[in-house]
Amino acid sequence: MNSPPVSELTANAHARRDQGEHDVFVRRLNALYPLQPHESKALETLVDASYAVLPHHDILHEQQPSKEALVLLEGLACHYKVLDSARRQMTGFVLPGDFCDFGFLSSSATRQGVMALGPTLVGRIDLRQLSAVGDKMPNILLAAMRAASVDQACARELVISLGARDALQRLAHFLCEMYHRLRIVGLVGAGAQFELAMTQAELGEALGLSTVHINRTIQQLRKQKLITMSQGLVTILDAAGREAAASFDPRYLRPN
Amino acid sequence: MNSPPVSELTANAHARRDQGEHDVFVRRLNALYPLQPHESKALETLVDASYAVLPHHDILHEQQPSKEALVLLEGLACHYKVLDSARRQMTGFVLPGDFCDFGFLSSSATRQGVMALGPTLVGRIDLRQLSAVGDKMPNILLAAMRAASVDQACARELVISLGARDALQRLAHFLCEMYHRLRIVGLVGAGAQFELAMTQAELGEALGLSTVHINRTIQQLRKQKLITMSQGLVTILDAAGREAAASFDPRYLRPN
DNA sequence: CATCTCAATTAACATAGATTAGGCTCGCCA
DNA sequence: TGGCGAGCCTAATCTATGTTAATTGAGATG
Repeated sequence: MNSPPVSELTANAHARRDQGEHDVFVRRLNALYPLQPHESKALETLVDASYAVLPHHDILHEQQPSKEALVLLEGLACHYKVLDSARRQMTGFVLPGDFCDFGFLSSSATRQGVMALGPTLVGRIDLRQLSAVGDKMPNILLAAMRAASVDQACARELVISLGARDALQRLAHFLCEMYHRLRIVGLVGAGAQFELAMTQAELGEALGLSTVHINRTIQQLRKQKLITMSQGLVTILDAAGREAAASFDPRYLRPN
Repeated sequence: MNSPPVSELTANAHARRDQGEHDVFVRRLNALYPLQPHESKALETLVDASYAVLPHHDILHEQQPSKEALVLLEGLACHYKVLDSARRQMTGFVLPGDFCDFGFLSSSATRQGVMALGPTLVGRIDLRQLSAVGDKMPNILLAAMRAASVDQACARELVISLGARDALQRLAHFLCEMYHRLRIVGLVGAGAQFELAMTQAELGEALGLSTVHINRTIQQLRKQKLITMSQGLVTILDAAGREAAASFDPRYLRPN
């Protein structure tokens, strides 16, 4: 995660897949704040280039000031901080359609690194263009601020998990959040199945638990017939049951 | 914390103490983004009323949409969420000069409650006035966004504490943060002493530890001659040592 | 002055989760 | 083809922290 992002730059990748990856960004902001067709249109042209970042490589480095806004178009990424030695803690997740970091809103530096977990595709937005468009269409800025607000709510919810929930509740809550967030951008398949490009060790770094205990906890969820989970594919078997186990209330994902 | 804020409304409290409480808000935003004298002036007139909130009463209720921006002028408050039964987790702290909540930036509802810990004084800012002033002086909005960014950084830092630090590090880190944040607004006295209106039980709710263990941990810090702590007065005896114990890096409190 | 309550403190005991260590499976590559 | 590393799984032990409960002191209140 220290090496520079290995990237295949693809300027103006629109042509290749128009209804594809860029769309997820528009869908996401639309869910946060309903946009007019012309606003959606303007949004799409904002992403002026995209590039791939390989698993375990940084999308943004610690303390790096943002010269541009980055959007995740595909894959999964996380905010993280390295502590003394080999200890690492993840502090948030970036899903397709999300901004990688909100430093651009206040022209302040990124405080933490953002790392790709699986293979990802990142979109680039020029800040000058963004503010130009934002001046004409304030709803777009409003949607971005709401995205930041949801991000903040997720961070606080993670605090609650780590501070007050036991391992089973933490994991269940985490899966609930992923499920709901992915559903918003249409990435949950039939049978309530979704991809989660994380190893058990990485789940441990996210939830403040050891790998061994993550494993035990997954077994427990399996035994209770709440989920299926293997090679990065998660299936929700009993949504109601799982949300109850985590006392999950999805409202924090929906501003206003 | 369920009852309405018991308040003594004091419209236009300026006269009584001009260089006093309102100043802390101006000082705070100035530290986040250097403001011109006329901008600072404008800021002061924004706070159009202030009222006291008693300890353990809500300043903002859960899920309440913000019709105004609230600023803490005196005292200490926290974001919190009540879980099943008697479990409660604090997710952030509001110090003098801080906005109580950033929902107003994205016109989205407050997701969590904000509660006074000690006796507090809260200032009110009309949103219409704020956006009017913000249009003329974008630096003020920028400073507010930076405040939001620091707030976010604090939340992530709390995630790190709860996920990856043991009791001693958590407490030391927390005290480091309080010390630095209070110093920014000039609330650390001679001899590195400051007020902290929290019981040990409340510290536990903040740091995800039991009251008993908080007590044990305080003893430990005392034994190591790092702090003094009694009846809400904390003294830092060995800042370097304490920051080392917590591996505290104050950069996250300083955007850009 | 007696009493009450709340916060701090301490001790004894209980447990969730960490740590260490090992084995198993599978895909990759030499 | 065979070895190697990554990820998953399991068992045994250890420890940080939780729980319960009881003691003390200080401030408020009658």
